[in-house]
Amino acid sequence: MIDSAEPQSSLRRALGLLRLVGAAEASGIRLKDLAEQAGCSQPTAHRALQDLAAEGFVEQVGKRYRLALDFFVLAARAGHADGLRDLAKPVLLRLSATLTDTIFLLVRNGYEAVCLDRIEGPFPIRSFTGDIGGKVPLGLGQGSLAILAHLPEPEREAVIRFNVPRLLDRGFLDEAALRVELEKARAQGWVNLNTGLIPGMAGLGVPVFDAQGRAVAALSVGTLADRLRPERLPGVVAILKAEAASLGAMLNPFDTALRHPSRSLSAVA
Amino acid sequence: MIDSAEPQSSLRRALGLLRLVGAAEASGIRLKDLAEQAGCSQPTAHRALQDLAAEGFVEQVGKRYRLALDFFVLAARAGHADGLRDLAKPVLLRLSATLTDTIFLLVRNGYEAVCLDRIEGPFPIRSFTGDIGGKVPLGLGQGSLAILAHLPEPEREAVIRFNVPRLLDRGFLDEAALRVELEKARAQGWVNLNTGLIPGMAGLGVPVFDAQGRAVAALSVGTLADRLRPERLPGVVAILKAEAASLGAMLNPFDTALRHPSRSLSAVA
DNA sequence: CAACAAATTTCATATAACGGAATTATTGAT
DNA sequence: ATCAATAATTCCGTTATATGAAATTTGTTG
Repeated sequence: MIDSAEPQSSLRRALGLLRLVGAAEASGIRLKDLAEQAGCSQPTAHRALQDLAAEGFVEQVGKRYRLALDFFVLAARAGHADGLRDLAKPVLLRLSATLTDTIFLLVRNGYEAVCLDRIEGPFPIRSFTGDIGGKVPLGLGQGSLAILAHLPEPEREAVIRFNVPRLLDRGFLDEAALRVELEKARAQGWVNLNTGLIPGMAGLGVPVFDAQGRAVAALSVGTLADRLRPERLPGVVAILKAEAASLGAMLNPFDTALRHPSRSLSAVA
Repeated sequence: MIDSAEPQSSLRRALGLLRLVGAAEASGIRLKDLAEQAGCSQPTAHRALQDLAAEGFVEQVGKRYRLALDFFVLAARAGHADGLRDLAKPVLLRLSATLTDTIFLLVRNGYEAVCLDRIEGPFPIRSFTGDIGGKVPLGLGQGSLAILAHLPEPEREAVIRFNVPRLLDRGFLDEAALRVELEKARAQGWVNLNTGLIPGMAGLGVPVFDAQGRAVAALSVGTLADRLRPERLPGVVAILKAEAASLGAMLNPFDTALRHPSRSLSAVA
């Protein structure tokens, strides 16, 4: 699949290759296929990969390229995104200890929600975002929906327009159903969809507002549906909302608005 | 600080810039300083940063550049390298539930051990590797030592030669003491050093062998020294070893040998 | 508001990135 | 084992684009 908007600089090209390498799973990807998918010649891809490898971003195992562990390390050593993860760590730990369920921290990034951190509960949870670093379109999943619901109107509409087709692709809500859920979410201030990934599992998400009152993140829990029945649910909601508020209060005034809309799109395509 | 080995390609230069951006804390770094540290002109740095930003790897907040979420998202995939992290997840969850202590998954990467995953226990643990993505020289810390001890002889010797100075630098074991520990580790098949980072804390590590019988990873627990006293310790060892065996059995035959030794070295310097 | 410093743009030049073609290595089939 | 066939890598003449000096704009500070 060749992108229509060809990057003109060698750097853009190389970063595109890096992305493709990342998209290939653990088994890695061959030079030939990389070149083809990136729409560049094989020698070009080869040279770029050599440089990428020399800098420790990719590694070559056999004839396949994959992301190098050093890359992972590099990101880990780097100052975390905006410190949100560090700020949120105690919050997540508290929630995890209190609720003994799996806790997620999502942040908004353009048209997506990204799982910034997650603390595992006693049972394995499969969420739409998957593990740390996973992405979902805004609107899919409880935390993601919570963020979307509390975005300022025009932005929300822009995201909806953009995401509805993608949500449909993933067999999720159509626009009407989505709007109903958003309305409900906005009214009650939290999201509790039963539309889990696995029957019997359920989740609950609340938005986190920054100093400007923007919904920049969400906290959510994923657990057995049994554990979110009417007698326990209100308590969990209260606890989550309290922690979300305390996290919001710690946020420094930084803009986390739409940033790379075009890229976000193609990254999902 | 200007590197002596100037990368000749624009890509290498740009990746160097990316690295520098990563090295800067969350507050970001100014173009001027980037250009200076990278040893290139300001316009050059500027153009590279524009491209990096367009691809979503860095973001510009005010006049400072810092790593953007897309970078972290991509890097998170690097951890899945050979799928070990996914394979190990249930193992870690089980261990965490059974032992209610902090559990670590370390993998070997050249002369280092990297913390691939970690599940938090009830008390905060400070480990040598720190959080997920952290690195330590092989030989420092229980899990790291467990890996080193079970490496094939020639490789082990190479690593020891390489790492001893670094271990000394960090005020750890000298070569003689290290060899004693390695011998003990190899004899009993697990590591239980009291040389914790914090008095009163202790840890225990066991190696994970791949299909070829190579020590590619380690599982370890970090907890209060009290919780590893003679009456509980053997049980914990047994559980850890059992899980390490089951994890090892799941490993697909992939070579995780020395890969970027030079890079590993400079990354630590 | 002036004076400065940093960011960004412009531009002519040189470089190093490009792809086609040739070469070498690897893989698969007989 | 030998021989295709396919992919990786190297060569090389051409050209695109990356480059730094200098100019321009922006915004910061006294």
